[in-house]
Amino acid sequence: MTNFRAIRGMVDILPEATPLWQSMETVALEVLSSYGYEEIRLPVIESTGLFARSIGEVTDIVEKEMYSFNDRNDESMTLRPEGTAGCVRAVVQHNLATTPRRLWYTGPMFRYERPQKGRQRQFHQLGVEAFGVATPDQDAELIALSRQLWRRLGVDDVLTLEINSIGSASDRAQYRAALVEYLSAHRDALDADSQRRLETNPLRILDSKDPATQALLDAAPALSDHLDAESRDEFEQLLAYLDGLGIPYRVNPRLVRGLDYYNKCVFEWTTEALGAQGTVCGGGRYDGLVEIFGGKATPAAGFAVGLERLILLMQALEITVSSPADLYVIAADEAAYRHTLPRVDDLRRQFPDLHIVQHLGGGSFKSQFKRADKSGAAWALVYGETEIANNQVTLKALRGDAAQRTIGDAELAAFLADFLAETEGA
RNA sequence: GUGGCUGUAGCUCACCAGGUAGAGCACCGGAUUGUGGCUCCGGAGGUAGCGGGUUCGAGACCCGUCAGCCACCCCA
Repeated sequence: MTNFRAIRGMVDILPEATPLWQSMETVALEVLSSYGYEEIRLPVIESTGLFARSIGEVTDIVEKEMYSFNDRNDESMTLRPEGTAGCVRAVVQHNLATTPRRLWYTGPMFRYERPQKGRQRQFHQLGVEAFGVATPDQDAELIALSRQLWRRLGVDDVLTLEINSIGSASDRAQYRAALVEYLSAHRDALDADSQRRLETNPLRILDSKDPATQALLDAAPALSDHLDAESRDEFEQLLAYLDGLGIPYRVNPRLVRGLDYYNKCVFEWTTEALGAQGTVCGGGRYDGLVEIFGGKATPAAGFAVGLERLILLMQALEITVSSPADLYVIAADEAAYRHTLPRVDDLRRQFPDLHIVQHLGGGSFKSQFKRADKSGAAWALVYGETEIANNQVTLKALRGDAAQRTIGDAELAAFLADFLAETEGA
């Protein structure tokens, strides 16, 4: 016998957690729909080159975190590490961005990293992408939508919006040169990782966690001083829109983000409640990406939500959801069981919203009632010899203290209708 | 990829100078003939992550490996 375990970093979402997931997904769908966003479903595998070109050749994701393999035709494939690249690919392939287009998708993403709290090798994201609008009203809408989602999920209070403008590619190129010049003069004062990043990805030094490096950055040139007028103006406008929406934010001049395709406005929603991986949502504008993929130049912006982190956050806030049974059907013996069959079947058709659990496997009344209790059902429907003989059913309250009663089959529907009305009112 | 901590019944953990394992919860059954939750009684369940070494003897010591957790890196 062999004992299999889930592959490292791949996590089973167990039945005790799925009700919370489902309620989160339901709320997300409602919010997205209410803003007019349409769902798109995308493959989990894409050509490796797609990610290398969009995310950036020298990013950690592409350099060391991708699940890549050659298929039988010897072409390099990759399990998607994020969703934007595939979404943009689909938009270009099907020419979806002829008019402004609002899209969302959800599903698993894969990154080969060492697992820790809030980080898995297979995790789930909700991605929201908007194509065709260059003005910051689009960025404002995306941020407003995300905030609406936090409110509806009850996590609004523990999330803060950090926001920045990283300007155009040429702004950043200029700034990068200035930053490298400044930091190179103080090379020895930098932490080891930042020294390495001086060559590979200098902008990422900005959000180093090393205190000495951060101190050094206080006197460093500021990215905001290198932005062109357009980026600056649009950022100001966006902040004004956020004020109008009543969304508090923290302008974080050192927020850069790791993927190459971002420009202008970038933002993150972060929390203190999750340990080191506090980013629940991150996004920004990526005006150049559609063109890179061979589409006609199309402005675009979007964000991604880490769903495991969102769930973790809800759990930390003790937000719980469960869906216990409503009815548990008990039958005395084989004959009684057969008697219940068509009746329970009818109930399910008449009351599709009721959770009706039929006892299986026989056993004494005692053991059946034990199961009924554990199911969380509000009522047990009992079919014994007497009930069957008289076309009746006994109702026993398992949660409240209502007295047990026996009613005719014909009265059951009315009883259940009342029960449903009550539980919906509660 | 780096570092720290951990790995004993389904879960949470204990035992032990190294002499082949226990508790609580959960589970199953019972406590007068068709009735759960409380209580009582009983039962089932572990080749102590895996491999190797030291030893007369290892779950306990050593090495390796795998996995989990947390942090770094990076990101959702």
